Amino acid sequence: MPNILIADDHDLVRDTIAAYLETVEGFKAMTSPTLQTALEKMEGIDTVDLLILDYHMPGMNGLEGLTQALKSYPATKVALISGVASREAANGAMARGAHGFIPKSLSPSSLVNAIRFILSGERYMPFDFGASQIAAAPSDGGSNLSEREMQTLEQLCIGLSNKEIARNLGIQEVTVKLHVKNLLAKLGVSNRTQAALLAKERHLC
Amino acid sequence: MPNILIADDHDLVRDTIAAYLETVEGFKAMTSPTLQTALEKMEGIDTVDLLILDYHMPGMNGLEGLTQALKSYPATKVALISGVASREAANGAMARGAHGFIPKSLSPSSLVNAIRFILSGERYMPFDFGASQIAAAPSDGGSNLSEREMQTLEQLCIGLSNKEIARNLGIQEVTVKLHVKNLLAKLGVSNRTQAALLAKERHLC
DNA sequence: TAGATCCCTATACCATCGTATAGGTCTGCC
DNA sequence: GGCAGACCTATACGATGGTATAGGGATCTA
Repeated sequence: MPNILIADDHDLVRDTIAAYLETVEGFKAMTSPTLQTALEKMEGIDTVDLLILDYHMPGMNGLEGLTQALKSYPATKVALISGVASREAANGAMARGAHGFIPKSLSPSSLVNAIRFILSGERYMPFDFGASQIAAAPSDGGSNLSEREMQTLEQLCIGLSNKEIARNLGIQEVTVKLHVKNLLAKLGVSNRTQAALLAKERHLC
Repeated sequence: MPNILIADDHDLVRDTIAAYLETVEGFKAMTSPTLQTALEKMEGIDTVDLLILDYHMPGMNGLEGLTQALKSYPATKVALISGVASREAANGAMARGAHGFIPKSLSPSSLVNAIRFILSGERYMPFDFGASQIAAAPSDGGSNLSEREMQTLEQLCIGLSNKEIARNLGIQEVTVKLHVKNLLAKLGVSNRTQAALLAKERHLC
């Protein structure tokens, strides 16, 4: 029975996840409210197979906490969990050696799948982030594109049609057209090809 | 019991995967050797929950087959499976609406996990590709564009419309359309934006 | 409470793009 | 001469793209 330790400062979140895992799947789940207490708790336990760390939690200090956990317990897989996370954050975490990145928007059953994945040696990162909670992008360079416009631009940058973009973002095609029109104006170009070219040039995508 | 249809022209691969899924997991698995036969087979079946398409297979024509499958059966989830796949290929597939991208390097148990993921509504893409097999880009190296097609591509690369290109080259707009159509086919892309992006990437202009 | 901003949708219209079919001219080559 | 290939044009049609107008809802802030 795999040992899972969940560290999250939100009691509700932490304990319900733990309870769910324990009852539904038969995993053994433990909890801690901070990174420090989690690491301390691990000393007294034979093996923790998976450590799940909240991205925003006392002691995490960005991704320092992740690195610390990975270094302290090399045999334990470490995944991050976060409610407000950008793709960049996920990429950064994975690049630093995390075994998984779990958005809190994930359904319980998918969470179980993700955990199974990680425990079996795979590394898990969701393809999309539910589009509901995207952390403020750091960039913006000069042009003040809104979040959705930025996402639209990214898809546009690989030559997708409005229809395809709509499907990927989970919105209607008309809405994509709106975003496209607005971003064309903001970028000062007159069609999508020019927008894609300009975005590539400015490394906006 | 979820219906899974596997389309792959390699008999061994296709049938062993199907057999594995059927026996180990109790899924109902069917097979087809080509995209066309797969689509035909789906007509006679109530619901296929997941369609797994080999990336390189008769009738796929790059990602056209994927698009075709998605369009023909919107209720069916479609995943690609590939033995030689780059991250770009995976990204492209996912961007075009695939519900999953499965490298053949995946372990059988992970494959099952991936399928569970997809069936539960998530989209699955592996984090890493084992770094063993990076596909050669479908580049046709020299890309045998004719003189006029090359000139058209150059104009297209700065985001000009057909009308503007026609004026610059001193020909009719219809003729430009012809050149554009032909160069899209030769470059293996599906619209002018992709052509411009690809041309920039390969320094064709 | 009232703006401001962003996001989503709807309907409609026109422009542009991409495809299909069917011709024509020219050049170079067997 | 016949053939192939590149180039040009024409008509037509469906798909896609971009604009305009007009809403509704959510969030944040003054």
